[in-house]
Amino acid sequence: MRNRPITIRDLALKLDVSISTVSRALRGAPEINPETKTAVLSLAKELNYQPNVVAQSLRNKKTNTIGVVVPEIEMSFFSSVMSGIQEMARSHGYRVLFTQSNECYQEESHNLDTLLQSRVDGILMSISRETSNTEHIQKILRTKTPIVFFDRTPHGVPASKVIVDDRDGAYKAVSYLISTGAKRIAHIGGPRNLEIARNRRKGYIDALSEFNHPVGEHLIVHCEHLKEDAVEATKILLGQEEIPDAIFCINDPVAIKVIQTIKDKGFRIPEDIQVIGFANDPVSEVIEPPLSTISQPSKAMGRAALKLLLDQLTDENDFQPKTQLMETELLLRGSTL
Amino acid sequence: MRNRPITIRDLALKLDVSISTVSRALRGAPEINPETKTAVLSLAKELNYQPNVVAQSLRNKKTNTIGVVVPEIEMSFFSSVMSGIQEMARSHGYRVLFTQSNECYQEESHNLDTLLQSRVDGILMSISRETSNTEHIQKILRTKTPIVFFDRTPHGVPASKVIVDDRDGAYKAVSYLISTGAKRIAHIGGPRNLEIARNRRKGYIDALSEFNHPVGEHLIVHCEHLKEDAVEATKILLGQEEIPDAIFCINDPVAIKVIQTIKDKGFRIPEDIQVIGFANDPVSEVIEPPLSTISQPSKAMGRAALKLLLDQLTDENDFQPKTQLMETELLLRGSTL
DNA sequence: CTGAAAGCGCTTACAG
DNA sequence: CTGAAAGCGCTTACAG
Repeated sequence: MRNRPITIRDLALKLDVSISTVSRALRGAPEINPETKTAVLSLAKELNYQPNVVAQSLRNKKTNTIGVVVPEIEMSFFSSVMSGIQEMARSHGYRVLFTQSNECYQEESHNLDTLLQSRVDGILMSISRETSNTEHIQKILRTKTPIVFFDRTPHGVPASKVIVDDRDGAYKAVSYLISTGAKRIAHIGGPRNLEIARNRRKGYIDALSEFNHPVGEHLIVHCEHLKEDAVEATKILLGQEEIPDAIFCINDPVAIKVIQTIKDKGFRIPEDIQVIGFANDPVSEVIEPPLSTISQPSKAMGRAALKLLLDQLTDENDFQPKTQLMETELLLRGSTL
Repeated sequence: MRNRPITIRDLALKLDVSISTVSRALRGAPEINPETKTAVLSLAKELNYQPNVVAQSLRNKKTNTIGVVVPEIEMSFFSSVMSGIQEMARSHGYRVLFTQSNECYQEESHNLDTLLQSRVDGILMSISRETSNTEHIQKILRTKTPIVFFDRTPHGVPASKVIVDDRDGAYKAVSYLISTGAKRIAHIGGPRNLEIARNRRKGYIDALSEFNHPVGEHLIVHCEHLKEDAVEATKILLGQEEIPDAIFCINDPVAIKVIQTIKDKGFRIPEDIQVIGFANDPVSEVIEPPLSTISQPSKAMGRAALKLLLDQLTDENDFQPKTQLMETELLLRGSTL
C-alpha cells in the first residue's frame, strides 16, 4: 500500500481556505496575505508537502525536464559531458531524463520518441556512429522542441551545437608530429558519416599538405566501429612494406588499442612509432607510455550545451542556431618525441 | 512558437467520435469496434500522434519513471551500472531520471526530494561517501516509494540491495597475497562510514588472522576521500621503517594512484611491493604493470537492481527486502606475483 | 486578499 | 460498442 502524498487540497482542508489560496501561498504569489502565507508554508513543511510536478507540468505545459541522448555512457567522454549537463541542469531547476543509443540508429530514434512523449522541454544529443540519415531529428525539429547537439553533430540540421574545432585539433596534432621529423604519418579515422571524423581527417590532410608531406590513401584506415576495429586497423598499417613512423588516431580509446597492438608487435613507442589520440581520456595518462592527445573540455561542453538549450528555451521566438566552439589543447606525453 | 502537439481530442474531432473512443482505440481496449480502432490508429500514425505521458502519469498515478542517485557518473563503476539500469529500464518501458550526489550528503538529500516531487515509481541508489545518517532515506521509506540500493548501501535500512560479497572478495585477494609469500600486507581502506569499506577491511583482517599473520593498525590507512587521499596514504605506508611487501586497496581508482606513487618512489611492482585493487576498472588492465583486482559485474548489478525494483513494484503488498549477492572474481595480472 | 471555476490531456466507471 | 462525466493535482483569469 503506497502512502497517498499530501496535496494542496489536504492543506486547504486543514487550514479551511481554498486550494487557490494554498497554491498562491506556496508559489509566493504577491497578492497573498502574509499571515495566510506563513500558515500555509508552515503546515506544508510540517506535513512534508512535496508539490506534484506531474500535475504542475501538465498544467504549465512545461516539464522542467531535459532529455539526453548519448551513444554510450560508458565512454568516459560522454559520462563526463553528462556530469556537466547534470550539474548545470540541477542548478537551474531542471531534471535530466537519460537515454543511450548504444551506437544504434534504431535505438536513437526510439529514444527521441520517448523524450517527445515525455514532453521534455528540450533535448541534448550526440549522434550514434550509425546515424547518417536525419529523419528522426527532422521529426523533433517539426515539433519545435529545442535540441542542441554536442560533439557528434548531424550534417545539415539547423540546430545549435557545442563542438571543438576538430579540424584544428587534428591539425595541431599532425603539425607537431611533422615538427618532430616524422615522415610517414598515418591516420586511423572514425566512422565516415560522423562529421567529427571527417573534420579530424581534414585537419590531418591539411597539415600534411601544408608541409608538403605526401598524402597517401594507404596511410589512412577507417574504424567504422571505433575501438572495436582498432586492433585490426593497426595491423593493416604495421603490415605494409614501409611502416608508419607516427599514427594520429581518431580518439583515445582507439589510440589505447593502437599502443597495445604496436607494443605486442615489438615496436617501440615513440622511438619507432609515435602515437597521438584525441579527447584526453583518463586512461591516456596511465598507459605506458602515456598518450599524447588533444584535450577537449568535456564537462564544460556539457554545461555549455545545456546553457545554449536554456537560452533557446527563454527566447523561442527569435531563435538563431548558434555554434559554440570550445578550446582544444595539444597535450604532449610519452607517446610522442 | 512551439507547435501544439496532437491530442486525442484532435483525433476525436477529425473522426467525429468521442475522446473516450479514441482513448480506447489507442490503448487497445477490448470493447472497441475493429473498424473504429483501425481508423483511429491510422490517423494517429498519419499525424504522428505522441501520447502525452505527463497526462497519463497524472491520471494513472504512475509515471513509469525510475530515479537514480549515484555518487559520481564519472567513476567508471557507476557509469557501467547506469548503463545496465538504462538498458533494463528501456526494455521494460521505464524512463530514467538521472542525478548524482557528487559524494555530498546535501546534494544526495536534495536529489531524493527532487525524485519524490517527480513522483518516480521507484528509486535506485548508491550512497555518497559522506552519508552515515539516513534521515533522508527514512523520508523516502515513509512515503513507501520503493527504493533499492546497489554497491554502497546504508546501514540498517530495510530495503532491497544488490551487492557483491565484499568481505569475501577482499578475503580472496589477501589470501592470494599470502599464498605468494607476502609477509607485510597493508590495506588502504575507504571511508569508514561505507559498509563496503568496512566489509573489505574485514575480509582483509579475516584472511590475515586465518593464516596467523599479524594484524597491525599501522598497516591500515583509510582514504576518507578515496582516490584524492591515495597518494598521501601510499606515502605514509612507504615512509615506515619496514615497508609493506603488498597492498590491498579499497578500489581500483585508489590502486592506480598507489601504483603510480610506488613507481615514483623507485620501488618495483610486483617484486618489491604487490598491489591488488577492487572493481576491475578499465584503467586497471592498461596501467603498467596491469593491476590485479577483484572484478564486479557492474552492468549486471545495474540490471539486477532495476529488476528487484520492478518486482517490488509488482507486489507492493507482500514486500520483503531482498539482498542479491553477485559474484566476484580474483583477476590476476602483473601487479602481483 | 480570497474563492469558484475552468482547464491542462488523459482514463475509466457508468449508462445506454 | 460508444459517449458523457468525473477526476488525477495543479494554476490562474475572473469576480468579488
